Amino acid sequence: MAIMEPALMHLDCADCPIRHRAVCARCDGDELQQLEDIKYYRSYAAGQTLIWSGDKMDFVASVVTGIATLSQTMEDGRTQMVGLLLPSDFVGRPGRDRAVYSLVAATPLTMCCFRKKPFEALMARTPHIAQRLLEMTLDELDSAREWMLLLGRKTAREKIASLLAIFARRDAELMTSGGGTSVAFDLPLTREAMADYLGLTLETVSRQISVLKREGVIILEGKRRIVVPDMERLMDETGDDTDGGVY
Amino acid sequence: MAIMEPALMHLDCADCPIRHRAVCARCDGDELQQLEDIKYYRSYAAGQTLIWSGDKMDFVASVVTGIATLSQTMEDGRTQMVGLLLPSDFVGRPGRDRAVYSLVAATPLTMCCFRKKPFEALMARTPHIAQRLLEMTLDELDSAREWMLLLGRKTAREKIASLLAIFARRDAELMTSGGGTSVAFDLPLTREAMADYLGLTLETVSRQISVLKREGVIILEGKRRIVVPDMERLMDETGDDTDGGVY
DNA sequence: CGGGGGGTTGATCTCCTTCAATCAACGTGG
DNA sequence: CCACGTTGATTGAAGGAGATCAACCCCCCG
Repeated sequence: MAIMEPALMHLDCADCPIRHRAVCARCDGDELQQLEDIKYYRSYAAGQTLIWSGDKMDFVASVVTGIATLSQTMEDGRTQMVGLLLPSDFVGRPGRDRAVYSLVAATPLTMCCFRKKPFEALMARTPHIAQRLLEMTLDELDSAREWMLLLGRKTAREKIASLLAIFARRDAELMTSGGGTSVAFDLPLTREAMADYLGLTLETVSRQISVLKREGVIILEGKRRIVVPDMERLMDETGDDTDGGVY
Repeated sequence: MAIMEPALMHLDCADCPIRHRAVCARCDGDELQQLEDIKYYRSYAAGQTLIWSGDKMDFVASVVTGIATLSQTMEDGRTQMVGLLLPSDFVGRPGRDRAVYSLVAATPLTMCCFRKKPFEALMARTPHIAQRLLEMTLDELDSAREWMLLLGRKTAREKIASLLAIFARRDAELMTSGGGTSVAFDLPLTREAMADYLGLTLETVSRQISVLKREGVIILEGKRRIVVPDMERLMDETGDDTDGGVY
């Protein structure tokens, strides 16, 4: 794979697509300026490993565009993805200097990075940042716990449906179809990455996708494009409470 | 089961066993006094459900003594434990008014509670509390992710060994035995609760404990007391990196 | 044209679940 | 004091969901 030289670019925080959802969401003009002063962007090609577990890590960052994965590997090679990082998600842990997980770009990726020391200093005197980070971390914890239910108790079929539902909700392009609302999107992960996320083998992932296709729950256009003709039907397959959430 | 009337008691923060590890760890004398003013203790019997998923929750709390479990249940009854709360762990989420998980006392339990509104107000003007809560939440997130690896990729045998290792480390009474250091403790969970934590059935839990016993990795004294003659041997069975951590 | 990465599908195996019987410890009421 | 029910745990037998091993396809690219 050709290593892509991290691109240098600049973007005003005011024009940033994740301005209102990232760690900086609550910052006022002055605070934003201080972040602006210490930030820098980096871009990576799909498939690139940015950080290996155990690496020294001297920055923290926000995902601006693209998707990254966070995973853990056992000595014998078994790996489990422990986080899927979407735009506005935060990477790294203030107060820790080595990575515990490996970080891989699942798609072309751009991150807004801050060297750790200045960021920590800024955080210490800027409650808005710490507050927002706490909020985001609590949300992450909830997602991790939701994933624990999936990993521990859901069937392969339910796991696949749940993952597709996540992508469908976030990445959705709404289409008008006869009757219900349908949704289409591109899978940002390979079968293997999906398997690592779902605690399955890639063969099982492939098979279950085929089953859902055969039964008409989804339509495949090529290997990566998914059409969900009836979102409610897909939700039924996830095993989750149907009522609770709004969608 | 006899419902235990929550006991009323009082304890000076200065004498509190979790004083230096809970949310209040970083508070100075004045801040501590403000917490002292709004806190109250409650105690519960083993087995009692304190909160049902979906319940209104108008307090947050710290576990003082005992163990509580946090779990999620699907409509058809499959349940997954998503957190094991030990002394000093924090319960509840500031800024949310309904519980997302059910909270059950696994052993006799005492909690130090704060009504949510006053606590939130105090947190807003006391960075020491917010900072500590962020730190604790980040730790929780790491544990959740470690558990994702266990749920997604470990074998039943490794799962049991991992759980026993957790108890052995926290609850350990060191014993001198011929040669290596051995450890003994009481299991605070039923086989069913262990199964819910590990994503297994209770039968599998029982069988794997029997296997580990048969092979001499552990010794059972009654149903609940576990002796680990050789801690390193148990660690080998967890599937985790042997080097990394100190123990 | 050859090679490699990503994906699908088939055959077989195995680990864990499911269903069921049994047991020990304990409390309770006749 | 003992029969009875209950709760937590162990163990066995049978079945199945998903893993493993392997062949093959498609497509892109050098």
